[in-house]
Amino acid sequence: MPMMTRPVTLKDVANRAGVSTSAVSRAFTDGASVSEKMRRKVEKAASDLGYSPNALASSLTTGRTKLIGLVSNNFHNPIFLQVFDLFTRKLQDKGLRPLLMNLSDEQDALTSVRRLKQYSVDGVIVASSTLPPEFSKAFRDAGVPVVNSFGRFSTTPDVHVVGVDNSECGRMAARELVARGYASVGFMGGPETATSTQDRFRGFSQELAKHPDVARRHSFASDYSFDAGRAEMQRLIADGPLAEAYFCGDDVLSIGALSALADAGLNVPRDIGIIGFNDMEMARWENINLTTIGQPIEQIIHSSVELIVAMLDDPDRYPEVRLFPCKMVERGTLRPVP
Amino acid sequence: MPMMTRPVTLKDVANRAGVSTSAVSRAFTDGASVSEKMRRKVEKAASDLGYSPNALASSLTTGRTKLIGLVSNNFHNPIFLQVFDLFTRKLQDKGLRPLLMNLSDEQDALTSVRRLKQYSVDGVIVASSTLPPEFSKAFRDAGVPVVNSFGRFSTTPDVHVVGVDNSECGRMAARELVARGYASVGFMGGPETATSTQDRFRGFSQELAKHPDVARRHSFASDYSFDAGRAEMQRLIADGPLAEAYFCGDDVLSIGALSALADAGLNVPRDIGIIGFNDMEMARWENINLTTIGQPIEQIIHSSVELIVAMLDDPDRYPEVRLFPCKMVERGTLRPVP
DNA sequence: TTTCTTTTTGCAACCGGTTGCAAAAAGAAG
DNA sequence: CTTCTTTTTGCAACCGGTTGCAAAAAGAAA
Repeated sequence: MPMMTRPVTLKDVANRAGVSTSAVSRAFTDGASVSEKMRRKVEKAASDLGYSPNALASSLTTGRTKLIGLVSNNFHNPIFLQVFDLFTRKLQDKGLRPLLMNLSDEQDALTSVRRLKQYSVDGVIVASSTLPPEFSKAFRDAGVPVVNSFGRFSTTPDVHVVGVDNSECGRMAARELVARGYASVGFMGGPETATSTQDRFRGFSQELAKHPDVARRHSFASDYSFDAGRAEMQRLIADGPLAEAYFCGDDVLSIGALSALADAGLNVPRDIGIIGFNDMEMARWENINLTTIGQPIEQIIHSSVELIVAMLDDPDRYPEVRLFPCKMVERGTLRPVP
Repeated sequence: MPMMTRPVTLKDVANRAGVSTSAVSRAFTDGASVSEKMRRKVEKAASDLGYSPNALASSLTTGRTKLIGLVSNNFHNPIFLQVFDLFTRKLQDKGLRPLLMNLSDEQDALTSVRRLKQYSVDGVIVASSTLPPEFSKAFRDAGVPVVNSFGRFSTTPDVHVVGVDNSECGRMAARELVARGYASVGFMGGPETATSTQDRFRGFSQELAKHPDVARRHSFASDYSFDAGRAEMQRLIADGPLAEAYFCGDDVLSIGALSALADAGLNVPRDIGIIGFNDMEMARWENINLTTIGQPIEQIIHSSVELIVAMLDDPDRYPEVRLFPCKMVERGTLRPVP
């Protein structure tokens, strides 16, 4: 029966096959110098014993753990479930294993770095649009390959960044609203401290600067959540004349705003327009049907994994920024182009 | 600057402090026999050099990696984002690190077991309500402590199970509908193959057996998704007379059903009642306001982590089932109790 | 100060693998 | 059958730590 039995080691296999431990080791390393006969003999013994090599022990000499730190603080945004799904699958496909690290209530970068270093991860993927760049930099300074996914675009990147150009997304939203002839538009961002919010706001404003006839205003919700979106829109409704259309920080925020508008008896898109961000699954639910801007999540993740794999071979690879274009997803919460 | 510099080892610290490696090792192990003077000396040298012990190397001799496999195939259900959040936090609090494993497209249990064994995880948490029990059993048979969270309740468990009694949840739903005087009720489950669906259906039917005057019917959606819920409800609407109220497989399914009902011009709760399952965040959004049955997720996870920690000390601990009661969350999609 | 205890320290072997190097085996050429 | 070349194998050291054991140091008792 299953009795706690000591795991089978390399040595056990060597004994049973009557060969040296090096032979066994080589039989399990592809590209090593082993005769076909030897390999068969070893494989036989190994499968008889149910041996599988200890990845951690071998990491000691090879210096490779195949462990990748997957670091995030986004455990509330529904798209991150998909993000984790894709990361884990793609890493698994490459023979890598994600060591998950939740930074939600982490204060300083250094303790996180220390924790991950203890496990000698081969690389780190920082998947977050809100973590300050210091975190990524701290990992890099510790000599660990880093890719910052969904991170902030910079012209002088310290680490690899894969994501979207948030300010271009802001411009895209502004262009769309202008094209539809809204005479006044609003930016209802997520928390003002999030870099993604800042960037989108910048782009949004830049684009509007080209259209001085369009009135503009902006405000920030306390959080990327339904409640925050709803509360913020309720405040806007109470405080005075609304803009004709709003670009909201993300889809959940938009949905909160939509619910406040519905309560106030305002019809979308007849009375007011809303455009969201992220194109999360809910956005296409028939009773929501939100016009929004989507990020190419799958490409971003695919590219991030590719990049981290490349860095394993060349840790000093020059930092690179990979940006993917967002795309408008037109549904039913903006009025038609005139 | 950050030049790939060889990581600092125990030996480096020993040299700098002018002591043996054992002394250094002991200084970092609490409970070990070291004088206060020695500890200070070592700590000084260590912090000068920026040393932190290599957890993987020490695992070789101690037999403890502090790695916990977190295995799941639920990467689409929004509540699992919260599940991952809580698991990672609570494991981190205990000094354990989750090694994430995505079983979404995994065929057989044995390859998964092998993969995790390669990393010598100290234990495995299988977090899934849909994975067949063979997976958990396979881990146990491999001699790895296992806790199956959100798993199926059994009177003769092979492994530790922490979750809810799904058949009791089914009974709870049925009782609630009967109490509200619905003359005909329906069960609109998730995929028929999911054990959680089967159990809830069984409980639902059991309870209704006590009320022969109440008409019943049942059907299964293809998936736990908005689209599947919407499609299934559309089919029910088209096919003939509806029941007066439905217990849906989960909240997302319920929301899909609600959208189909709205499209058909049916008012909830006036014309028809809906009760969901899971009490996910969306359920309390004002524009949804779904009456539902909630699982005590936090308790389940807390208890699971507690249990896996206990098993680290006593791997042969006798398998145990820990069930937590679900609770009704009354909102606006059922008519009031007469 | 000497003797006996108790605490602290270092030595050396070990955990489960990998790998450079040299010896052994196999194959090719003469 | 030699001799030379190439491939395959084993030895032994090493990766970064831990730990049983005995020797050394410190403290207590006399």
